[in-house]
Amino acid sequence: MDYKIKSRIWIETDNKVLLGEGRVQLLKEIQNTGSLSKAAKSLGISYKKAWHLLDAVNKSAKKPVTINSVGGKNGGGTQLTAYGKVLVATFEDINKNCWEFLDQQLEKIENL
Amino acid sequence: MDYKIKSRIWIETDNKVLLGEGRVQLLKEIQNTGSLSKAAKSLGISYKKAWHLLDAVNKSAKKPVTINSVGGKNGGGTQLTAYGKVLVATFEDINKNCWEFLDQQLEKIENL
DNA sequence: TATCGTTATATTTGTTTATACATAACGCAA
DNA sequence: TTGCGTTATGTATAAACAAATATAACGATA
Repeated sequence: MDYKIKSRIWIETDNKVLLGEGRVQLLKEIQNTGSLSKAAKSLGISYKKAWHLLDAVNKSAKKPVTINSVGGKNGGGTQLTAYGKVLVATFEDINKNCWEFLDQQLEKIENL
Repeated sequence: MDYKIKSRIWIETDNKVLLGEGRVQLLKEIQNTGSLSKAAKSLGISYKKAWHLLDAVNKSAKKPVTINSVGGKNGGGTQLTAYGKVLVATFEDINKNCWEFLDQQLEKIENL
């Protein structure tokens, strides 16, 4: 059979979403580019949407996830904090483990 | 810390969604009530939405998941097939296992 | 044949969500 | 001081999605 099992996971704190797959993707692209606007462009989403996502992350998190600077040499930019990097890495680790776990569970469906 | 990890899983076949949490909930309520319209009312969704969900399930599945009859003694009704019942039970089993797995993975976040 | 509760489906309305556009502030550098 | 690319934010438009309404067909039963 050609069944596939898919999942989306996210982490909440105080009934607010802290991290989901979209937010993690955005944070990774910020890490790559050093800029929120470039990250948004690279992901094909509007700057405004990206800004709201990042704003929500930083408002939910107990420690800052990014440092945003405005003005200056290259106009400014956005950098991940050490805490932000660890969060991203841990989320991706959990997500990957979840996929593996589910792929193994999928046998139950295939054997119907 | 008060972190929570949440998830949604679904099963696809041939790039179409076969089963997700909403569809399984609907199927369970059909099983309880014997009727699509009663199931929709009980879940607080419109009959049309429920009908489209069920239609999508039966179109994706390789064997019928429900038997729908129209007219007759009580106007008709909808019953789960044996295959449908097994699908529902297996999905819920996998979902429960997934939650337990993720709760255990959550420690990684709590220990940052 | 008329009634009833259901499945099945189209059309319209409304609500939420995403996009597009526009503008201001910032701070370095030429 | 002017220009530049960025962050930050508001407002208006568009698109996607959900809900409400309406109607037809069906088949046992009275």
